Amino acid sequence: MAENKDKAKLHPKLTLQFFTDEKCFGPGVAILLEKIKENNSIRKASFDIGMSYSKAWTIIKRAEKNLGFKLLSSKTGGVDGGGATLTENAERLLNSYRQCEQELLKYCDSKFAENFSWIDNISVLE
Amino acid sequence: MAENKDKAKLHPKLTLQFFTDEKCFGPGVAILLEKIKENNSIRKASFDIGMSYSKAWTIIKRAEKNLGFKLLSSKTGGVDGGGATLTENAERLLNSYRQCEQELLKYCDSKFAENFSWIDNISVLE
DNA sequence: TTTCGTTATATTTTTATTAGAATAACTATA
DNA sequence: TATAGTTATTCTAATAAAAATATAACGAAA
Repeated sequence: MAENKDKAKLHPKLTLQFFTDEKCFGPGVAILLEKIKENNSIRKASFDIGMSYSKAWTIIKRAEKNLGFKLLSSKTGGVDGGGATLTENAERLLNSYRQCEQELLKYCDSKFAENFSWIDNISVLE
Repeated sequence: MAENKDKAKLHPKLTLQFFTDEKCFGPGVAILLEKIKENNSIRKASFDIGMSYSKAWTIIKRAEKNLGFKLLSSKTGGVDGGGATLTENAERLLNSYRQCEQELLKYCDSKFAENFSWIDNISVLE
């Protein structure tokens, strides 16, 4: 019966993903690409995020397969071991994705405030 | 090099979820509530969806805890074993959720068409 | 030609999620 | 009072997802 004091308030979370037959692009790949752009390295990027290299590699591979174009142009070997950079298409995709997401988010927040503000006022389970 | 013939086209998928500290409401609970409304039974509803009763029960319980109000008013026993119906708050939540979702979806589709139509024209991996 | 740090890839191990089983409680009716 | 079919709850087993590991290849520079 005691009212919970410092409970996190209810808030919306919107996720934008792209599918073909399978999921192929979403927040995970997006942030990974951003980190790769930052580091010029899949390995450093995945480490940054706390994602295993194999998973990073897998989701990029899957994305490329389903999108039909390459996201990374990578080279291997050399003194620094190699590296990876985003293709133009990846940049374009990423930019569009983030922008689209942002607009949706804004729209979502206003809709949420409009339609669900009654919830926090409502009482009392058990 | 062979072009994939009948590949599913790329399309967006938008997911609206509600969180407090943890995820507490989303598409899963929504459809479950709709099925419960249809069947007046958690068991029948979960069977319909192909979800285990225990999971159905768990996600509803978690939702109620986090939302701060009850979603189901259920009775047990009797000739028919009992049943469950949606509370008014659940109805309200569900309606608002679906409406909000629909509006976002519409917005999303137009944004997608606007920003990502270039993708299908683009060529050719490996 | 050896070294280094990366990409690339497959395989194995670990973890998290989900389903399933088991059990108790409930109550209108036969 | 025995039955039936549900809710409610916990525990275990199966499955899926992710991480970790292992290897090979690469190529610039020492």
